[in-house]
Amino acid sequence: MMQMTDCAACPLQKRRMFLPFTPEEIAFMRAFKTGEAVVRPGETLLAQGERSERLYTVLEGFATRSIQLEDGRRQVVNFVFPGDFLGLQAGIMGEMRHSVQATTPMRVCIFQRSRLWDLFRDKPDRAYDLTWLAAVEEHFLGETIATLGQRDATERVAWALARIWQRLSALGEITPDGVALPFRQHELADALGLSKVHTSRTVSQLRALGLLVWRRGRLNMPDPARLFALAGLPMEREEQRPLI
Amino acid sequence: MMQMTDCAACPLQKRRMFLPFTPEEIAFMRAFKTGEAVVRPGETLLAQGERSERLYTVLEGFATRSIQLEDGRRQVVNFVFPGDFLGLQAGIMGEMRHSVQATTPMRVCIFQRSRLWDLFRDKPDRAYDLTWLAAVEEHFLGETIATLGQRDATERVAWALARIWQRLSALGEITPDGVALPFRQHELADALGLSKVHTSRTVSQLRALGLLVWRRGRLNMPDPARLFALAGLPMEREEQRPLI
DNA sequence: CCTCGAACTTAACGCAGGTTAATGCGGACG
DNA sequence: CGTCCGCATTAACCTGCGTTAAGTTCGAGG
Repeated sequence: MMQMTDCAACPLQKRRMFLPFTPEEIAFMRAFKTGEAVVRPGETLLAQGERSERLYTVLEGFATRSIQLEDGRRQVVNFVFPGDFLGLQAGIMGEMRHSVQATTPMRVCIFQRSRLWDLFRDKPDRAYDLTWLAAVEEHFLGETIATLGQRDATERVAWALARIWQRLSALGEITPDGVALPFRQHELADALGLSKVHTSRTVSQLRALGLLVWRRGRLNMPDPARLFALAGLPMEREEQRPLI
Repeated sequence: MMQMTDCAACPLQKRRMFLPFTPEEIAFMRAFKTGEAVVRPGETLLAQGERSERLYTVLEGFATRSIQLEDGRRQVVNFVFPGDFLGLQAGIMGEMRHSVQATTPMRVCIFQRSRLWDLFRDKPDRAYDLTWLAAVEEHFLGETIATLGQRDATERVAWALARIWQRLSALGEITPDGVALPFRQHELADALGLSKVHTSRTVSQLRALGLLVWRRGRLNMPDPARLFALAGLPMEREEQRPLI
């Protein structure tokens, strides 16, 4: 165990996409939090099949949630960003059905699964927030299903980049020359059900259309409105979300 | 409003896939439930974009949850079975992001969205159950994403039919000549991201392999183990689930 | 018994995207 | 400054699935 940030000084609170903690919430979270961990790129934070005793909130860094099929094929279910809560599945259903793998260095808060029930019993508002997060997650998964089921490669890539852009932007990660993309084409491909080669072709095509600039881990969008339109997404700002 | 079944005599309780109510739960559910409705095939129970004040539990009958894209394409996100809880998205996020459409006659219990918070405040165990259901749902959506992203048409069809079979079987709907399938090929196709034509071809192929018999709304599986293997699914029985 | 329509089936053809493989490029390290 | 390696790109070829369109089959209603 390493030095642990106090919840009162939670770095996530500086990002305006998150609802501020009330003093009681800080007190509760302080007691709920049992540690902190650093994860290196490529490391597996939660493994499919594992019965993890731990739950996490991402403080910093990025990851993928992915499912491994029997024969080795891999599907990235979605991307993980700071503020995301991890491990609810194992926490509630007993066993993780997917893995979480860091794509950048990460820092995470640690909670104990055994205390999840206390949260429901003693802090209904926190439990409600947790369910809120689960409902939002469910919505995004539904959108992903619609994308994989109905959209062609161009639309898919546009959609994924638009969603990632939106999330990074809500986190305040945008600079004049765009954002640092924490994922590689390989992960995009696995998330969209496309081959790496075709993903590259498709990205090139979007580049040729002047819809994006993506080089060496930096992404920029010369004309966000057009890209969002192609992705079938409205351009609204994301709602603030609670933090567990 | 029509005549309303008392929760103490809830017909779902007869099905062994559901955890039995405790006496207090019955008392609570009785107060929580505000009505009952009958829905005809084809009717829309919840519409995408709507801010429904109502939540439902399915007592009888089947439905699809689907997302409509801007240009009219439709993706069936999943299938709805008796015991499923509907409307949590609108209940928690404010707006439905998908529609729920009956594919058979249905009967549903009605609850008020405004009282959802009471449930969290007063009945932490019920709130926990609700979150449990959400977590299981999330797991299935993840599996669907993996299927659409990685599996070919044959595997997809096998997967969908195996999952539906499993659920119907848990509901006790299996007879010696199989189950009554409440969905048509059209809906399967929309759920799997395949065209109707190719879905038909693929079903024929599975039929030719002796893996299934599906005629006029009845499905049978001569060799479930082989079909499940093809679908990449273990053949275990589903866990009992709570009922809201 | 006949007609009609919904659901499904079958066949022919074309294309989006998979696969394989060769090539380019920049960053890390000696 | 040169080599290596991981990642991205490009090209050539192939196939699974979409599309269109012409049947079937069966049940409902006259």
